[in-house]
Amino acid sequence: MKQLIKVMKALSDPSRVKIVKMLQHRVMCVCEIQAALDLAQSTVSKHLRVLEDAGLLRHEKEGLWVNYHLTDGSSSPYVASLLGNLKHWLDDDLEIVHLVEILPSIKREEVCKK
Amino acid sequence: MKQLIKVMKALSDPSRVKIVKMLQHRVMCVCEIQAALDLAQSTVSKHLRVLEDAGLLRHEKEGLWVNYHLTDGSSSPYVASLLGNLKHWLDDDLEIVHLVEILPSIKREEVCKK
DNA sequence: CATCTATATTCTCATTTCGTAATATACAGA
DNA sequence: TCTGTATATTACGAAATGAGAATATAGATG
Repeated sequence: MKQLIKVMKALSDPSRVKIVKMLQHRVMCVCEIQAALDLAQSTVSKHLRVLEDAGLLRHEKEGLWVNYHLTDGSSSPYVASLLGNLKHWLDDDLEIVHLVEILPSIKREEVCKK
Repeated sequence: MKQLIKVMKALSDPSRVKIVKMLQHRVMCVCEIQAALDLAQSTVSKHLRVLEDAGLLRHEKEGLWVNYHLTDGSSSPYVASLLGNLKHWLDDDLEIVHLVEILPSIKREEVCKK
């Protein structure tokens, strides 16, 4: 039960759902996600932690960057099902469509280093 | 997006998930659910409202009683998928197993009227 | 080592959420 | 109509949540 609730809570926030939808298209680092969602860096960092704790994401370091990507869902059946559903859910949501559209223009080399 | 978030939030609370799991077995009135979960009546009433607003439940009046039952999921693909998943999810959760076990012993004629 | 830079953590505040008690409403039966 | 019962609503407190600013950390580079 606790595990299920954790996954459901993780996916109960629009920003976190947006992160999942973006990561369906490619691996992203924190500052790229921050740029896409226009949130404070600490806010993004915390959202990523919630998603990772639920088993939805994993991260790998690449120099100074930390790359986040979706898991294969092997951590639990809840994660597997929901990640599966989210592959098509919201694909025609206007906000998501827009996010996916601007995704190619968000590059870490340009977005970070201010 | 708003619709999805509403469904996810509705299923992000253990008490509400328990209600869904019980209603998989039979229709229940508010006081029966209250007895099963050992919560204040107002608390149960509010949980039921959240679940119904999300499209997961519906209610019908029967005299003084109000019977709550699961929907067929036609309100949205999110509801359909999640109600489908919840048909088997948590079936071996100890707390849920116990709830389902005591379910037959909870009868409105005995449980209400204090 | 000194200094950037990307990210994580901590602090604080506003909002939401969950719970209860108290009250209101709806309706059945005497 | 009066009473009792089941449920909904309201009021309110405690705890969780989401946001940003400020700070800490880790690692790359000069």
